[in-house]
Amino acid sequence: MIDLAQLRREPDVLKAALGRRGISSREVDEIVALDVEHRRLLQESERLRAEVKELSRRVGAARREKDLVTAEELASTSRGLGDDERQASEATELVGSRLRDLLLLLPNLPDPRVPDGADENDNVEVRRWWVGMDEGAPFPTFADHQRVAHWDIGRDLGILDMESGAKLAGSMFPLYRGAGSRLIRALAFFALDQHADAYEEIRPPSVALTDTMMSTGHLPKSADDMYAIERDDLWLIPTAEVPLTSLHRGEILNESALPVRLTAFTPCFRREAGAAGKDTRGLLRVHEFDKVELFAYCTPAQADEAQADILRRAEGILQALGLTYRVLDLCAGDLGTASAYTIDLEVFSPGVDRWLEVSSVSWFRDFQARRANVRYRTSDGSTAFVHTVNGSALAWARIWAALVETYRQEDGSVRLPAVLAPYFGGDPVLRATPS
RNA sequence: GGAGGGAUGACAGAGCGGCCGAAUGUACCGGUCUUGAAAACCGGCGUGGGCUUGCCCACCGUGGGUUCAAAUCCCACUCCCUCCGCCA
Repeated sequence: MIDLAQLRREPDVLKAALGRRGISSREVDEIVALDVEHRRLLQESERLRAEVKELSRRVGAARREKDLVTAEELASTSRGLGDDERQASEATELVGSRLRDLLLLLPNLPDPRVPDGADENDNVEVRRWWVGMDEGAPFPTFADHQRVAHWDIGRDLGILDMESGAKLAGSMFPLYRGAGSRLIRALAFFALDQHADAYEEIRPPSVALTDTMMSTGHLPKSADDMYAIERDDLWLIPTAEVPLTSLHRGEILNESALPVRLTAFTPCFRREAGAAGKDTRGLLRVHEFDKVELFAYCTPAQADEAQADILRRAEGILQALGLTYRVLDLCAGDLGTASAYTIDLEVFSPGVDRWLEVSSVSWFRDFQARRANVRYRTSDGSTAFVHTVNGSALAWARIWAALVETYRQEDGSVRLPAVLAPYFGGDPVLRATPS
């Protein structure tokens, strides 16, 4: 949620910033007008309320002095005022809730660093990385044996069974088996071990209340992208960002405790409602995938470094796995609702010949903290909203795809990078099992 | 799923219709004293919102209701604790 005080103070700055994301200035004007009206009504109802309270005090005083006639007169006056007050506060609440609704739908202000642009085609590629790049090796060319799609590799080796997944839960729910399943586990354990030095490991619930979903900005705007369990008012989490952002909801943290860094390995559920039929083969786009998330609550001054640390760690995993990837600076039009500045990581998957998004590292300024009401006490004793940053490190389904394609050998087996060996209890080689 | 008990400020814990935003203790911050610390003493100490910056309003788990007036009475819900049942 953006700051209403800032909206009053400098509406033109907000219009310009939101305009970059395609929000018309009319929408902002409507909110400003509602705010003015809301405060006018608030003053009126509070004035009436104060009067009722004052009269009630005098009723009490009169009755103590056994002046029952005066007491009844005052009570009668107050009764009338009470009706007015009720009406006034109902009107205030009506305008107030309309104002809140609009405010909740308004996206965050893009940071000045964010490049202009309308959609993903305008994202700016910052750099690429590949094995040997630092020693001057050219961008890799991939051999024919690497140019096989992961769904074919998965079928041939018996490690990915999309048909069974579909049988159990419908299409786009993958089922990994054998070494394929172990690979997901290995990746998650490897990453968690990498982050254990600075991030507290959390295993949150995989479902969240509506309030919890509100805090990150996923609701009310993106309800159609989420799985809902209506009878229990629960939602399947689309990312661990949701529970982690709400972990300290409604709390005031000590400045000395910041940054609070958290990591979590959870399943992520996405309906992908608008994506029917588009890039949906194999693991390109799935309804459920596992992900290790990095997250931090921090002060505004710590935010840049907190975001940089997450990006560094996400890249570190990609480099340790020897995967080719690129770094994108998301343009204003492609920014997530809550984000002020986002860097995406895309891994190159040679078998499908595509860049696949595997991480999104975002700084939310105080947008989420305002919704979740997470503050910190500064050294001078005042309170301020924390900043939140998060990023995946990483989303494993697409990493799984890029790994088996990149490391497919001429004989059809997959020889995974040595860093995973400890998690495989030996040579991380995936071979077809004779059936 | 059934029965009972509870939810008040950072914590403990009073209040159970009328200057109660809330006693008291602890913690915390400032001061006096002290070579320094401790102790003692004095003072301060919740969060948001509105506007004429001094005042007003809201908040005692959440949402409704009763009343001139609700932390206090009534109803519903949520969470926690104890016991029983069921159970990975």
